[in-house]
Amino acid sequence: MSQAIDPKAADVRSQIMEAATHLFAEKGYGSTSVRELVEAAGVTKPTLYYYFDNKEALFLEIVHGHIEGLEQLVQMVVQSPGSVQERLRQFARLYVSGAEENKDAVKLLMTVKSPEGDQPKVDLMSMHLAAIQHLTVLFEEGIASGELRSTIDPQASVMAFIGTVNLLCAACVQGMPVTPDSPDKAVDIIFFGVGA
Amino acid sequence: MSQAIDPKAADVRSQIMEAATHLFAEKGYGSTSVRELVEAAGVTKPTLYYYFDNKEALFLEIVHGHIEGLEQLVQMVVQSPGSVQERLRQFARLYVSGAEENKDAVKLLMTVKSPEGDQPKVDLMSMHLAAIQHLTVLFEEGIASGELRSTIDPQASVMAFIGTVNLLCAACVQGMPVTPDSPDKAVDIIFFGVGA
Amino acid sequence: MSQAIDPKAADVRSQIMEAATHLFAEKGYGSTSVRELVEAAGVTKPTLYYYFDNKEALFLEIVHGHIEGLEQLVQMVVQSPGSVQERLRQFARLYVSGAEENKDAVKLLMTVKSPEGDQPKVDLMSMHLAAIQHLTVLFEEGIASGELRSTIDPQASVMAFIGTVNLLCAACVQGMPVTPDSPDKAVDIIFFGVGA
Amino acid sequence: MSQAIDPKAADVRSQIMEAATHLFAEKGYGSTSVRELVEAAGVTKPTLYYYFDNKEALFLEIVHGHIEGLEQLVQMVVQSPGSVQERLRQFARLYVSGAEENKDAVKLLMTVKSPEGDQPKVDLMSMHLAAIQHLTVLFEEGIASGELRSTIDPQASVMAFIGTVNLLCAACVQGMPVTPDSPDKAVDIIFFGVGA
DNA sequence: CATGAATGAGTCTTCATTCAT
DNA sequence: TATGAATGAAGACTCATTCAT
Repeated sequence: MSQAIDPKAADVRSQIMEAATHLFAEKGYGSTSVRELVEAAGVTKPTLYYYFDNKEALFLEIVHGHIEGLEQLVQMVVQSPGSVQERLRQFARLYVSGAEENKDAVKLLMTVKSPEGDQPKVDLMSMHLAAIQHLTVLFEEGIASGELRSTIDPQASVMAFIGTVNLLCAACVQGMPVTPDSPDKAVDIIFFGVGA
Repeated sequence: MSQAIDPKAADVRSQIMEAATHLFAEKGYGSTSVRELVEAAGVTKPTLYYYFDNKEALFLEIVHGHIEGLEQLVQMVVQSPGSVQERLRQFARLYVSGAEENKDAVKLLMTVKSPEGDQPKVDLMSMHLAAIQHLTVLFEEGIASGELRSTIDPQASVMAFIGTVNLLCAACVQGMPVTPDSPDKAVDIIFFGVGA
Repeated sequence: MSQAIDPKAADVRSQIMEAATHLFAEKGYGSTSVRELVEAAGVTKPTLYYYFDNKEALFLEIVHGHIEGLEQLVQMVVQSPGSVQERLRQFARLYVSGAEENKDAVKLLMTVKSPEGDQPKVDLMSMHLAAIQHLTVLFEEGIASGELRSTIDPQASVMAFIGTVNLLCAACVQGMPVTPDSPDKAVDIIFFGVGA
Repeated sequence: MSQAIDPKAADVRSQIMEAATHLFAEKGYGSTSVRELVEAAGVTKPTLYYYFDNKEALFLEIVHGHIEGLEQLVQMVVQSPGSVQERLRQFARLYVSGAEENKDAVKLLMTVKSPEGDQPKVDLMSMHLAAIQHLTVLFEEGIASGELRSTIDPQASVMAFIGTVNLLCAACVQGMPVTPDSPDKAVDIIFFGVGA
């Protein structure tokens, strides 16, 4: 009928993915049944299986999408100009605000951290390692430029930084109050320490 | 007839709990079947149901046990003497070493953070809040005594501290190398910052 | 492709209901397992659950069907023309012959009378009350028209009539010999009494 | 310790039987679990199995006790002096009042009428037949003495009588109002008919 | 592109019963 | 006499997946 791409078909796919993102985030992979998925998406089971090989493929496609987004965020920050402090500050802000806007994605990735048996083994660790490596480079740059103390362990510093903003995101997602300056406070602490 | 306590009979419960701890940690609550649990524990299904009301009660008993252990650790550290720095250092060491010795427990509590639908809603957040409050007191003490900067936000500091050691534990549990001085490095960063 | 309705596919539901009627009648609700039901119907368990919400819904659908049939019988008789005696006679005949032709249904309704805990509480009593009320009207008509003694209690008469034909059905269903004139004899007794 | 029969032991037995009577009546044989029985009786499972061979034996002992009571009632009435009408009247009164006082027993026997698969096949039919035969004799006596019409079928008359009082009992047990003169009304109808 | 219908294997839980003590 | 602990078998129900259409 039309030479244009059928907008309906594309919609069905994203419809399914949206519903699945929400459900996987809320209930976890193993505890979300295909029946629930199709009911939430308003389609039938064979339709889901038409667009996705199986439950696992659907899950992985969603997760990988979000992981890529995160990787891009990391790379963008690392490659952007400015002092290390400014870049970390920007990263923390974007990271936390992104989490606030997209709580489902955060929850989803949190469930992935603790794989549950049948849940497809998402290689989240490798992503983490990649992110850590990228940020490590950033910290090493900072040390070389004298912006950071030369006595710190870059890797340990990265872990502290990531751990801090991660917990911030987790808290935010789980309903605890997170004020807009929370990311800045976090970076301040990592940067200047709490000691007198 | 014998005066010695029969270790076999009395320990069926613990056998089950041990096996369950491991399986729940490895596969998550929803993806661990009762069949697997009883096979791992070397008992039959009715035996498990003799000792525990149901799968959920077994899970909760295990989780609550570990949570109590953590709460005690927090309180012990808060109430122990010494400078804030020393106490945080001790906490970080005990926390990480405890995680290393008991990886199952850490994994288990990590799965609890992201409840999966049917998984019993452990009120882990309230425990977190309690821990945060206790440690906040510690930081406030430090500010009052002049050991910590007066410009820091106690709560944000606590979050940074917990987030950092948490990620350390997570890394350790997931097989990443954690050297014995990692907790100290983490505390150093939180205390003195990474800035020059 | 064919214009004839495919009797096989459309009748899986009825197949299940038939088998279930027989089994429920023979063994009662609580003692008929879903496994038995599906084996008798020649389907698999999920197929049964595809057509019925659960065992209880299947049971209720069957029972309510038969109850409706009975209600229709009562109403038909009440509203048909003729003397009270003729109408009761017709009712007794139809009631007993219906029981003979459909012993399963009778047995089924008999099990419903004495609900067994988990058995869904069929509101058979309300149906009984409805039937009693309808027939009571019939008796009151008879009294008004002078066909029945004015000294009788209509409700007690209805109970005697129903009790009598009920026992006739029960006997018939349980294998005791019921001759074709049994309903007539029953009506005669109710009508003319046994006294000299 | 004592030459007398241990009153405690006898009590435990009757305790179990009482609880069982109530539960079997309320929920039916197949739907009453041994766990429920022992909990209601306040004993442990092995204790129950000490006094009764198994669930079925317990059930049968209870049922047979009540059946014997009924048989005695029938025989007593048949063998007592007086007119047939008086004896039937007495039977109906005792039958209904007995049912009112002991609703559990009635419910229990009603569940037996419709055996449910695993439920022990109580030979209730033979009891019914026995009762019918006994009462048939009574009716035949009445015919011979001229108290009853010679044109009636004794067996059909018995069925009408039993059916009527049975339904009265059923109604009473299920909460419908039964006035004290209901048995008399029933007998009147059977005796004098409803016809003008 | 979409569906109604079907499935084998699995889920958690409870059953009546019986040991050793 | 009485029991805490244990069991094999079965209970109702749901899973992810796939036909034929």
